Amino acid sequence: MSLEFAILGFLNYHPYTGYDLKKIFDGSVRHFWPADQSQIYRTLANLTERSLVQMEKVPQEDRPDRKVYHINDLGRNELRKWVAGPAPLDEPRSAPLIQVFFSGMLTDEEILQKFEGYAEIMRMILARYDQVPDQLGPFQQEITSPREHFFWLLTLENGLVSMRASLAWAESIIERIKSGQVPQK
Amino acid sequence: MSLEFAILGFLNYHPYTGYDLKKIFDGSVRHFWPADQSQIYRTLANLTERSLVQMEKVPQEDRPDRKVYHINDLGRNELRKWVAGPAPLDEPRSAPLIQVFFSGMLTDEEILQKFEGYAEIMRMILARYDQVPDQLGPFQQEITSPREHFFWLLTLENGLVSMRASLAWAESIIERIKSGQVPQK
DNA sequence: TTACTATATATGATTTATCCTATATATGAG
DNA sequence: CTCATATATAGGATAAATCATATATAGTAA
Repeated sequence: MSLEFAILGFLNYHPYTGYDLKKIFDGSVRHFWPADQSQIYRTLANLTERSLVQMEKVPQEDRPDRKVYHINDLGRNELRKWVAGPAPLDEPRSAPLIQVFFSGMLTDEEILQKFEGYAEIMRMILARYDQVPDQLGPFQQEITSPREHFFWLLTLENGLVSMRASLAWAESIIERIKSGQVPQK
Repeated sequence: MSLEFAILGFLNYHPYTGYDLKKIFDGSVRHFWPADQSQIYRTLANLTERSLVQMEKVPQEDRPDRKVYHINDLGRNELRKWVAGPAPLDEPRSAPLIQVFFSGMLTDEEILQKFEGYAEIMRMILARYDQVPDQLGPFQQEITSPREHFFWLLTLENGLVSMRASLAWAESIIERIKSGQVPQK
């Protein structure tokens, strides 16, 4: 479960609450790992039970009390072991490609519309990539090291090059459709 | 749930058993939708219960009886509606990118090894793409239409361009590491 | 006999994620 | 008052997937 390692990774920078972590995920890694609030809390509870982190309760006056989580040495060792380890098996599924696969049953007009829709979504996603650096928010405090910044940018870069390749693919298909290169029914 | 639509899509070509479908998935769409046998059977049962398909039992002598599933008009309409519909929300997660994100904690040697490992895996995946056409097997009978073939090739093309982009990304990082462009700890 | 293959059909137990709901403190706007 | 925001914490119900197990028919090889 990679969420647990992402959480450990962030706690290795600084102790955080579940609420902090949600904001940090949204600001730094959402482009390749969106984190659900429920899952964050569940994972923190699980990490605590397995003694990879410690929870410190911090009373507040005008707001609910905070539960700040601290990584410990065991957690740190597990994190390092995983980060240094082999690439996790990664077999992503793409539901849009199932649609593409069975597109032959549609009219050429419908297919053209479909690919124009895909291309539009991809452009929006690419535009979102441009905004990621502006949304770091609280995590900006942690990426002060040029080294951390470098690796974070690499994840952005990967998203960008993949999405650009997919957009070029979609645009090329749109051209092929328009120039009548799709075999007829 | 896209598996259900992939199954309906294949049944729209021809009635199949669960066992057939598993082989067909492995031969045609595994590169973007690997299908688990358990899930296939569960999904077929679900589709049957929802009256989108009908099941016909076919006795055999030297082998266990077959359960052949037929799509009906309701199933066909649902399929077409989905295929023509908007792109399903697609937020894939990449566990390897979490490793990349926290790589700064490793030594440069470890990082180099890691990226060389990623690049190797990507090359293997690209090599696998070259083999997909040879593995169509029973599904070859269905893609007789140039149109169906065209859309199937588009899914391969998408996988290829994305994976090539990611490999180029990994190789460029390897070069950057070797030429000392990674900020120090 | 075991181990492997093939043809065929499943189900169990578990995990992760989603989307909903809930609780509490506070503020502001209609 | 309701709805929205913010700070904070959760849990419920459900779905999909994984990996294991199981059943049955058959065959081959060691």
